[in-house]
Amino acid sequence: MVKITTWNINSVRLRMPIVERYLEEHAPDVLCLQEIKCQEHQFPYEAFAALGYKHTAVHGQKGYHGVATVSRVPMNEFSRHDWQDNGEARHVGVEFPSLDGLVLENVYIPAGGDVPDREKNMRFGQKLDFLERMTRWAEKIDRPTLLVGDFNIAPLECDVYDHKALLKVVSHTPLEVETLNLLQGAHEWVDLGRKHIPAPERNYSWWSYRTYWQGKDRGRRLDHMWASPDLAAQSRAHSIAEHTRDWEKPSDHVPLMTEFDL
DNA sequence: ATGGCTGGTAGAACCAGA
Repeated sequence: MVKITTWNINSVRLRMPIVERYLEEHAPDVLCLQEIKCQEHQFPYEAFAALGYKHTAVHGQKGYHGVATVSRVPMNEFSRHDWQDNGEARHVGVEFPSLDGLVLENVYIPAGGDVPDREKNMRFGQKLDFLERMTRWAEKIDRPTLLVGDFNIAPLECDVYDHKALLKVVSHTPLEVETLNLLQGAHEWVDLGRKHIPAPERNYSWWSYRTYWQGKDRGRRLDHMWASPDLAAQSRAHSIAEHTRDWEKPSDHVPLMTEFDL
């Protein structure tokens, strides 16, 4: 059994106390982080090694974005895609020789800015272009692959607290959902969140810092784990560590974990 | 009714997140 987690950590250096708490409580074999917000030489390698996570693949940059995969199981980093072609650190790919060559792709899809119109907001266009380039990439995948991360899109009506109110809000617009669906179709990815927690069951992974205190559960499902069909058949359990949102100095995202029979 | 927040880089107020 192998446990794999994905978590947008919103600054790994600031968040190490709760990362350690999560690792001790849930003991994943592999942890994929997004928004580490540091350069590679600033990454807390020693703290992870002390907890048994000696294998690392870190793709960082100064101040923003950045992803990292840390593991107890040996792995090889083999790719870093720049699907915006602008130098931002938003992807790292690894493979696990001891797990039948499993491929794990860790991605931080751009948020896309405020205005859902590429003519008025360049970042929205970059988000769509990023997804389209990922789709071209996914069409060529020929190995069992797990694609995880912060996708910054809540695709289903039940993936947000108020579908109608969010139709014009970046992360839930029909154009983003349609573009994400093309990516999903390109490899027939299985959405593990919905395999294990079928729609329309509540299944959020993110709550804004600005409104969380109101206690109105204004969540969205922005974080995802997608598996190749054959790999998806080996997933045995999936959970969302929602309680971490109430920990001290939390991330605005919570971790997703899937266990595989590998 | 998204923003009343948060983090990084600055070395004060910006940008960015979503």
